[in-house]
Amino acid sequence: MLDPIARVRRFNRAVTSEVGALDTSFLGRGRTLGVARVLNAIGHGRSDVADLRDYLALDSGLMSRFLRSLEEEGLVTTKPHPDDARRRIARLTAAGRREFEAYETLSNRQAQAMIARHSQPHALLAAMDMVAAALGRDRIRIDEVDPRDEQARYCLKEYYAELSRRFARGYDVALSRDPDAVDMMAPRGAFFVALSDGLPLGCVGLKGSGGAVAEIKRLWVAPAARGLGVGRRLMDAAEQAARKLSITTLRLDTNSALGEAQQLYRKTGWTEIERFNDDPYPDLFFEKQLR
Amino acid sequence: MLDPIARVRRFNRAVTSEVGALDTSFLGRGRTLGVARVLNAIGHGRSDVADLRDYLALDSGLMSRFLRSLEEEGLVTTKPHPDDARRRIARLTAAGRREFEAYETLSNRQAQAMIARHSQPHALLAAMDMVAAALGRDRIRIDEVDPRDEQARYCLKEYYAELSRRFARGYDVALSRDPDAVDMMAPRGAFFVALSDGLPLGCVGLKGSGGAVAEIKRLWVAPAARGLGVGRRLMDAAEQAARKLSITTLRLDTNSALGEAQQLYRKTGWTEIERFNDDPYPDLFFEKQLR
DNA sequence: AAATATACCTGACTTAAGTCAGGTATCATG
DNA sequence: CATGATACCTGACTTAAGTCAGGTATATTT
Repeated sequence: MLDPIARVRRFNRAVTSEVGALDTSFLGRGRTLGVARVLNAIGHGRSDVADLRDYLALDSGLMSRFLRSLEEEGLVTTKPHPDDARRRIARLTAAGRREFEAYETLSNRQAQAMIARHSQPHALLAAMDMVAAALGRDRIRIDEVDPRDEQARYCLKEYYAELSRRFARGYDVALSRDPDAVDMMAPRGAFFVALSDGLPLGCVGLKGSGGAVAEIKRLWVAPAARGLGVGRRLMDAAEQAARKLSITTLRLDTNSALGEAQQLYRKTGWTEIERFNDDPYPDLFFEKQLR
Repeated sequence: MLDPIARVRRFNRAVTSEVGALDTSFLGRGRTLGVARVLNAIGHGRSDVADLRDYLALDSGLMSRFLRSLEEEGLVTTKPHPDDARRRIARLTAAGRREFEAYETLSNRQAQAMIARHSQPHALLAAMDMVAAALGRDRIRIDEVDPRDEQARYCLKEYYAELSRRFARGYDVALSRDPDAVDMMAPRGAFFVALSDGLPLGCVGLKGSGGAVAEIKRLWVAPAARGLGVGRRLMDAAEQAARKLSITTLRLDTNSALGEAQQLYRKTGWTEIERFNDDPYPDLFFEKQLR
């Protein structure tokens, strides 16, 4: 009842009976699950046959047969890879794209129905994000991106929104020292986002000036992803980037209202120092020497 | 990215690839998924062959073969139903129970591993409960129980805990008029819990005195289940029970801090009335006439 | 008591998925 | 340019699941 294990198992039961039905729903368009999965994977941008095989965990023989079957239906064409004629590339035909869209519409409708019935969709979506992040934890990637990218901008927007929720006096970016994008890109600095199956779950910026000292800025982890070690991985990525840029001293400012972040800094070799700027929001300052 | 549909679909992907693997893990004990599922269903208390067939959605022929196979392995015995010799009852042998326990241990370990890796298991479990409740929404049952039952006591404990969180001055049951259990049981009243796959998600008490007036008490819905219409279903059950007991007037007290509940009352035919008791916690009073 | 329905069983079949051993064309390398 | 590796293909096979048409024993109805 209150037993965590029982709760997880209950979740598993709920999910296998409901989401399992979703998988099966790919049927009903006169195609078996195997070929439908291949069609969908191609539609989602996987074209390399080896990649498809790997992604779908299919035997090479089986993969070939599925592709032949899709070709016979006129939904897919294959051609040799321009760089290596042994490899093949699969693409959807116009008819194939229509079929793919039909599957997409079906999945979207199902997803839509699931939230539409709920009268608190925000909470439900947040819960789904959290579960998905925990389940897909091993597939969370840390990617270096331009801080003006869509995914970076999304993270920053969420970061500001969270600060204004958590600071008693609110938060206004204009009052803070918002770093220039170029300071957080090679060759001066770097910007990283954590991605789980395409969804941004966190970010961090390394703001350099060309010298030996750089600052860590904008460390944020989505509420759905807390407890998965994403913050630490982001910080590791930033530190590693700093080392590559020959930076020897890292500094950062933070606010004592952000307890989790502070804990992370203290656990990973940062030491508290004196205030080094006059930004109105931070009240805690840290430094870390990279050797 | 921020698109709700994309988030649901991402959840589905995460879950099918991870939880799907769980299903497959029933293998690895030298048994196919089909027989393993039957063994597990029997272990979980389903003994009637027709019931098993129905639950697992199996053809009668296939079911027979699975049972024969389990009998040959010495894990299951079947015998005719005492009331109807056409029907059969399946039971685990000692060896069968051992095998079943082995599967259970396996599932439990997997569940354990999932939470153990997370550094905020409470939040994760709450999220899983919420998703499970939403997915299993159509299978939420409202059962009448003794208010001293384990499931009822669990709900009441959570109810009190929530009140003390939500009331600025906290909450102490001793100061409130805690109804006697017998007042919330036939023939004076009733008590209902909402159950989703065994997990209690909410409760409500109908406290009668033998007369034509009764009170609604202890309406609570688990945070994980809000937005699914559980509160309304509980209230409907209580009203129906009241009608059966020839009660014509229902009353209740509540606190304006409990906005969702208040909204529900106003939407379902309750009208605000004057204070009718001196309980220190409520500040809002409602009445509903049953015809 | 006869007719009909029900619950389960058996055997023969189909389907989808998956495995495996070659086979062919292409590429990389000494 | 010969050799071996690689990428994909084909055909023959296996496995697990599922379907379907009877069949037997028991229960219910008339």
